[in-house]
This record gives sequence, structure tokens and C-alpha cells, in this order.
Amino acid sequence: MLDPQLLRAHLDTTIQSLKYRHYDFDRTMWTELERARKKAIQDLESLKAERNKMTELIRVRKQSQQDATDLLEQQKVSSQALVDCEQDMRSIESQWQSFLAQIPNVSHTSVPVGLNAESNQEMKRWGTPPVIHQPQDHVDLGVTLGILDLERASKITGTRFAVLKGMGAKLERALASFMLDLHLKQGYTEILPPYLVNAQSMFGTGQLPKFENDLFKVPHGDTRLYLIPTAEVPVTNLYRDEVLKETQLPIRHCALTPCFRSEAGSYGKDTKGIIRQHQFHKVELVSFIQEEAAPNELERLTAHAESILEALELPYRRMLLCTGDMGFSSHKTYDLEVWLPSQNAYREISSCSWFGSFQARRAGLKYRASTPKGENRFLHTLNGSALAIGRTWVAILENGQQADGSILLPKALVPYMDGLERITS
RNA sequence: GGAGAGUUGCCGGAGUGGCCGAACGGGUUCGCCUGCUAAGCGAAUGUUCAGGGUAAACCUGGACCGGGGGUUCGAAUCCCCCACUCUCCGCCA
Repeated sequence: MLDPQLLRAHLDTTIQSLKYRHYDFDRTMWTELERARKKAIQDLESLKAERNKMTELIRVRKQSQQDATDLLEQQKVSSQALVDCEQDMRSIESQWQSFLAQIPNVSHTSVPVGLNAESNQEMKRWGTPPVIHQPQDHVDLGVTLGILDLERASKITGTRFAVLKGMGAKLERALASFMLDLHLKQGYTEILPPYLVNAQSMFGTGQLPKFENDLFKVPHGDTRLYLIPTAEVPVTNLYRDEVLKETQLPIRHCALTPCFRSEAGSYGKDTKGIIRQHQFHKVELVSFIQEEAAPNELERLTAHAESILEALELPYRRMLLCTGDMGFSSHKTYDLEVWLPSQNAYREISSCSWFGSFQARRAGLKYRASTPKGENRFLHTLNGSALAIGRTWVAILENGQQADGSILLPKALVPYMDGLERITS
């Protein structure tokens, strides 16, 4: 959620900034909502002040055994006006709230302006793509090796689900353990959160109300729960509606969870293989920190995601997303893209974002500053995949493929595979 | 699934219709005292919204005692619904 003060003080620049995010800000509506809200608040509050004064008069009279019938009659009448006013207030307030809730975040000044992925900036490259004569893709490799079964997955569930088998399943598990262990050494505290969350949590990180269609929903009693699309949701909401102490900061968490995405509206994309699935595993890093330290934290967190790729000897590049390609809640985002030989291209494997106070406002994440005044401030939140495990699995197969169809595993992974250096059929 | 108890400020804990943003105790901060520490003394100490103030200080008003609704001139206090926590019983990985 944007700070309403930003819209009041810098409306023009904010509207311009939002335009670069493909958001057409309705200035007329906003101005009208602001005006109506202000009026409703003032009307209601003056009526309430009036009522409170009268109530006090009645109290005094009653206590001194005087008759207060006239005042009581008067109060009955004015309290009806108050009820009407209250209703107006509520309706306007909720319109104002929903207007604010569906506005995306504004971008940081360092974010390049652009409409789509073509304006993203490559920041760095690491590693050299392996020279492979006629590379096979991960599906051919995986099926031949007997470690990937898409046909049976679609039988038991449907498309965009996969079954991993034997060393394929073990590789997935090894990757998860390896990533978590490295992040623990980097100072993150591991969290194992619920995989189903309530609507408030989804609102807190920005998935709701706008992206309901991308989520899997599960009825539960009179309400409904949502399958998490990323660990970002439960982990960021850990401290929802809390005021932390500044001495607790920064808080850095990592979490391994399955992620569930309905991928509505992406029917034509990545139909082959396990690049785009309804369910996949991901290790996520999440930071809670003060505004001043946030820019540096984004660099740090991204470097930690990169450290996984480097340890796994996977060539990658870092992209700075342009305004038009960023997610709804993000203030600034780096994508990491891993080299996939079968596609002869870099493909997204991680997304590291700084959200400013956008999520903190939605989720009520604050800290009490260690200043003499000890004022409350909104936290800044950041998170990044480190990494999406399904896509890492793909990258390991494709980059490690040998002429005989076997997969040479990166050295860092060997201990996690009980000494296995190569996957063969 | 059944029965019961609970949810109040940083913490403990009072408050069953008005003078309660909330007693009392602890904590914290500032000042005094003390060779240092402890003890003691004095004072301060919630959040949030709207308006005023160039900003800060501050001032005025509203709201907040788990969440929502109701009764009432007036609700932390009475009534209803919901959520959560704890205990017991049942069932179960």
C-alpha cells in the first residue's frame, strides 16, 4: 500500500511513476474520494464530540439528582443523525481503502524506465555456458534416465505437475538441503511455515485483492484458505500487526516450502517440461530491516542467491528489472537467470525484491526506533528466491549432461547425494 | 466433535454501565541522592486518525480494553456472533 501522504504531497510525480508500471491512476476518482473522506470524517467527529459533551451534561445532572428528560430527548434525535453519518463514513472509507489497495508500488529511482522485459538491464554475468553438442532438454534427459515422469503425473493430477523418481527425487531433496545449509551459514534463521494461509496474509504481501485468480483456494468451514504461491507470504506475515524492537533488526529468515500457482493466463507458455508448474519447491530468503539499510540489504540478499548458483557451478546473469516488468508490490527487483543449454538462453531462476514499506503498510509491520523518542516506523521488507528448486533441477540436468546421457553433478552437491557424482540410467 | 476457562497498556493484574485511556505493582526513561553498585526520593511513560501550527515542540477533537454487530442519552463493563489461547473428554497421522 502506498503512503497516502505520497499521493497528497507528490501526486503528479507519483501518477507518472505509476504510469511506467502500467497503472493508469484515476486522478478524478482519487480527488473525489479524498474530499468525500475528509468531509465524512469531520462531520462524524464533530457529531461525536457533540454527543460526548451532552453525555457528560446528562451525567452531571443525574448525579446531582436533577431531571434530565429534556436532554435525553434531544440526544435521541441527534444520535439518529450520528448513525446515518456513520454509515456514510463506512462506505466512503471502504471505497477509499480499496482504491489504495489496488495501486501498485512505485519504483526506486535506480530502476530503468521501460514497458517490458526488453528494457531490463543486464548487470553482470557469471560463468561460461558449457559447450554441448546438440544438447538435450531436461525432459528427454530425465525421462531417459528414469528420474522424471510427466505422463503419470498428469494421470494422477493433471498437466503442469511432475513426478520425480529415484535419483531425481533425491536430487530435489539434496538441492533443498544444500541451499538451506548454506543460508544458515550466511546468518538466516530457518522457518517452516504453514502452506495454507488466510486472506489477510495474502493481502499483506500484495497477492490479494488483485491476483486472486493466480491462487489455489481451499474451503475451510465458513472461510477459505489459500495455498501459498511462495514462502514470502507466510514468512513476511510472521510479524504482522506487531511492533518489533529496533535491536531485533535485521531479521533474516529462510524457508523451504512448496509453492502453488494456478498459472491462469499462461496457457501457452513453457508447456514442455517442468519449468512452469502448478507446484514446485523453493527456498526463499526474507529480510526485515530499517529503511536506511534496505538498499544494501537488497545487494546482500541477491548476492546470497547468487552464491547458490556459483556453488552449483551454474552460469547465470543478473538483470535489473525495468519499471514495466516488475511485480505489483516491488520497489526494485533483480532477477537471476540461469543458463539453459536446450533453450540456448538464460531463464529466470530467482527474483530478489525490495518492497520499501509497501508490504509493511499492508501487513502492519513496524519497529520501535532506538531513538530517545522511540517512535514507531514501518519496516522495509525484502525477499528473494534462493532458489527455485525445480528450475535448479532443470539447470543441473541440462548443464551437467554428458555425451552418454548421464549427468555430472556439481561437486558441492556430492555430499548431499551420499557421494554420488553422476546420475546414470 | 463435546464440555469448561480465558483474551485489558512494555509485562503482571484490577475494573460489571457515566467522573476509565484505564487503579495498583513491576519495567523503562529523565532528574535528585550516593565513592561505584544496590536501595531511596521526584517526575514522565500507549497507538492511531482528523484539524490547527512553516517543521519540530505543542494544541483541539475522534477512535482504540481479541474482532464484528446490538441494547443504551452513554459500553472495557450488558446481550449476540466469530476468532484465538488454555484444560478435560472423544477421534486421529
